[in-house]
Amino acid sequence: MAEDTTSEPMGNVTADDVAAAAGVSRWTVNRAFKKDASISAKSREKVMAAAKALGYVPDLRAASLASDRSNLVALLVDDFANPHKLVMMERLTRILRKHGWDTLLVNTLGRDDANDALLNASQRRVDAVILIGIQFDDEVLRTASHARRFKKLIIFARVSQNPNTISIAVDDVHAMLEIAEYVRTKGYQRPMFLAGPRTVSAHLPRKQTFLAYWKEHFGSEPETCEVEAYDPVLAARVMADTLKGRPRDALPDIIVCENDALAMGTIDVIRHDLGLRVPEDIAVTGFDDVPQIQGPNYNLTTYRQPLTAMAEYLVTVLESQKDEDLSRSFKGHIVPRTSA
Amino acid sequence: MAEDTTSEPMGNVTADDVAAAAGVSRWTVNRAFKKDASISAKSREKVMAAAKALGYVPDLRAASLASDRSNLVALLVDDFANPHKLVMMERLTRILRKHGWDTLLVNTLGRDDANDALLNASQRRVDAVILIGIQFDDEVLRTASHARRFKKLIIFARVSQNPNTISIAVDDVHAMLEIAEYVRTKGYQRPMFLAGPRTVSAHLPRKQTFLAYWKEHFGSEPETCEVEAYDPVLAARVMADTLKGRPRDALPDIIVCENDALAMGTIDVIRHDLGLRVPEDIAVTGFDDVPQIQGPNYNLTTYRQPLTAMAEYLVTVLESQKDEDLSRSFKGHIVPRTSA
DNA sequence: CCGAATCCTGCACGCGCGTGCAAGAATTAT
DNA sequence: ATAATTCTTGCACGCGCGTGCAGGATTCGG
Repeated sequence: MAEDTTSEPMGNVTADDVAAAAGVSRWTVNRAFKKDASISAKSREKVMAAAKALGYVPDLRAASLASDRSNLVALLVDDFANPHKLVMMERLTRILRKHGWDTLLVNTLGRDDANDALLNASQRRVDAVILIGIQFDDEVLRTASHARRFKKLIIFARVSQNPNTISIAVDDVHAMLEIAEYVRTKGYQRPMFLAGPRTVSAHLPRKQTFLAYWKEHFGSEPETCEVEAYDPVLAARVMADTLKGRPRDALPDIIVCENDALAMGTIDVIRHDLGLRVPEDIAVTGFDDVPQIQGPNYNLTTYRQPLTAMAEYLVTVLESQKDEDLSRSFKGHIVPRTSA
Repeated sequence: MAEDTTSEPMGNVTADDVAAAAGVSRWTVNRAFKKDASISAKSREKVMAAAKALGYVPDLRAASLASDRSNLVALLVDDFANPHKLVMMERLTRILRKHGWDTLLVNTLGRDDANDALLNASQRRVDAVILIGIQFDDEVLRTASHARRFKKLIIFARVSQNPNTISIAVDDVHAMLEIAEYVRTKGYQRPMFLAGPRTVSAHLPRKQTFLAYWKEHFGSEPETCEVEAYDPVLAARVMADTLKGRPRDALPDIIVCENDALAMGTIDVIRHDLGLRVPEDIAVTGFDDVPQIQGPNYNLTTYRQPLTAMAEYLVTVLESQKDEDLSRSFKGHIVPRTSA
């Protein structure tokens, strides 16, 4: 028989098997896999050798069941049209994994599906739910936190009024003031603000801050426009409808967009539908600094959130035992490019 | 006391609690939550009412532990720079969830991390591992499938020579023949092929098919170029280095890209570094039909994979008990736009 | 070399649910 | 009304590991 020398790991190898092979008890085997457990170097070595030979890895389901700690978080996303989501997912999963956390990705189909998605997460007994979608309005949040099925409910990259909810986000007011000031000092006169869907309390601060700033400095309220999703394609459609056919002097000289997704669609419309130039005819600003707008094509003036710091802080939140309010806001910085 | 009428679900509500409340045994409770279990409508109703009152949901960890079926898959991704990954993740998570499967998203940092990532998945005892990265070369796959820790190892949207591996992908040869024929009939003369990283057997068929087709029809081998990642930014850098400074007649008249990510960077270079027009001076084709290239800006001629059908088939693969080879290839279709 | 402090190791019990079977209840046929 | 079916329900046992403790092995000071 040309069998492998290593006995084949048919079926599940359990800690008991390893214990037998290593000549220790099962508990010693599990200790060998725990970070700072009290175990002698010799025992650990023996165990690890036996484990490798048998192809044993601890079963995290059983560990989680026994300890009531899963080291698993659910990431709820409902907004895949926004390229920024890809950046966030990459950053979050990378940093979470670095610290030993696994991520359950739940595609929340829409607002009506939010509860099902949360249910989904709770069935896996995740240690926390992280929301990076837009459709989670205050009502959904209230329902979710009321059910108390989650130890932690975290809103990432967005603020929320809801109690029982931890918000890790950039300071929208500070950020938008920086952008507004940039726009003003560059001498623009007729700005338009392009907002995303007005889900309750979502990114409302950005719009309000800009409008308030402008009114304070010029006494006039800028024109605004709204798109129902952070989707470049949809944004382009809306902007085409809004701007096409206007006489030159009825057009804004700068369009301040709530984020890059909207800005991309806007730039496309300015160039290809209106036949105008960016920024000479109409300038554009965004928010998020997604990779797509960093090239020579869009070259968008935008605002960068400190995503890595936010993700690292998220980990400390996950590991915190305290019951205090762990919400925190971060400051990013403007990234000037040629679009404005 | 202004307490809720519903007793508060402090701590974990277990099936026993529900059983007590509903006046049945624990097993009847669990049966009520099983799809087609033999249980009377009356009992189920009682159980469900009690469950809702107590806020009970079955614990999938325990269920998985007891049944050795987790209804969980791990999705390993290592290539977040490629916007197509966002599309795939959205489609896969949506369709998997529709059929009752949860998704563990594992960010595979690089080739050396592949084994750790797989380990990660195996600790959660997932029912299958789905690979949509590029760094999983044959060696990694062999190691993974040799360990036999996974019931199923699935390569999505890519072929693989490895046995013990299920590949669900588009037929690269057929696809590239379609593109090549399109290029030829449009009258292009000096094509260049832009390939991605040459991880073993990855998308090699596309390149080889195109080169073979061209040689067969014109007797000449087209120029080729290679980028180390499916990253528009990196592609732009490479193409700028390659094309800048060439006299007009030394430039290709069309650049056939292995996918859209490369094509986007290429178009940016043609326009902004070379100052030329697409498609008049140099045409471009892509692969994948990502949303970003559908607008008026890139308007890329590309190839669309039947992602939904592929994802649905993935589910049937997951649910299949058979041991036969479940690999299957799909045919997509070319999407002609203005870039070529 | 002895006693005390320190370090390791083994163990009973429980985490919440699935499996397969057997007994009980409800239904139908005779 | 009784027997034969079918439907419904309860249960012992196990899935693999964590917790806290107690006894044994080891080390150190004097």
